[in-house]
Amino acid sequence: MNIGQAAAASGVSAKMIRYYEQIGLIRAADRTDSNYRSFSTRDINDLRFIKRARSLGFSMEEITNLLSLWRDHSRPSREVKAIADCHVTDLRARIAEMRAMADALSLLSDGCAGDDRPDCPILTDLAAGPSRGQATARPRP
Amino acid sequence: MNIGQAAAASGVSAKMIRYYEQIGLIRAADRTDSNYRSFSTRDINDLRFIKRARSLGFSMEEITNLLSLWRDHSRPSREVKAIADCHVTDLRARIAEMRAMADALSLLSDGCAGDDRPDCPILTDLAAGPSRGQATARPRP
DNA sequence: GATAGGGCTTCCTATCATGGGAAGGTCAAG
DNA sequence: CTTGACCTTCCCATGATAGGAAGCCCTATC
Repeated sequence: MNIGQAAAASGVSAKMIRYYEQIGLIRAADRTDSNYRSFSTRDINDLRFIKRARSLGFSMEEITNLLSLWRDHSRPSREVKAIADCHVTDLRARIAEMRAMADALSLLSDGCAGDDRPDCPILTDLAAGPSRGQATARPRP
Repeated sequence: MNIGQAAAASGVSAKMIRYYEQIGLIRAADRTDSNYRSFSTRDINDLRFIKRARSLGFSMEEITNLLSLWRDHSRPSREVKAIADCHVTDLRARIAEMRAMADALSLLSDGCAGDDRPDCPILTDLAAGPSRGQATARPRP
């Protein structure tokens, strides 16, 4: 299986497969005589694992840990659960933060006529400067 | 007011002030004879505006638009409201996505004993490959 | 067997917002 | 005049992903 087929089979782009190999997330794939990467079904499984974990929002660092736990068949499930729970906590915190932002903005928007007149509480609020104790912005997608 | 004082007064780091100037988000600050940047209270207001907008999760692109609307005192509030509402919609969509992730993970975690035994539904699920119709991952903070 | 096309390889670049740091100029207090 | 805190510019790094260029390889068709 060459990299294109592996990409199709796993849902991970060829670019990303090379990247994962480069950063050591997956082991370096075997090579054919002509230097093409050659993937086994085991490799595909790893890629699918990664793909699924990414879709659940795990960071590459968390995935690194999960992968090594996955490969270690005698690991205690406690460790895996710890990573997952930590991630859930993190997700919920970010959700709460974003909800606070959305609610604050909705409120401002409700107060804005949204017509031809220039008066706008949204801009007024933004101009008021950093509000006390407000959630700090997080980088966006 | 030099850049350090401007940073303290606005809550935006000196690094970021230079960056905002570089990308044209704010106009280039005046310079003293010794080439130091010199900020007026008006500049500080702009920076505070940006800071507050960032804390509400607006992207730099949105902020660019909001800033120009803010400076245009005859703009219709409709335009501002449109940007804000669009942002709220976007936020709520991302919230829903993240909640789906968190819920899915919580469910898996609940099924995991979290003890010394290696059996773990979390890893089993991840190994099952990309699930059908699952929300796709978004980059993280 | 030659040739065309598509796939593979590596390497470089960019994104977006932010921070770190080096090298060198400037200012204010002692 | 020295010292230390500040300013300047310039370069590099992050994380995950994508785009592209140059060149090699494989397969199918003529």
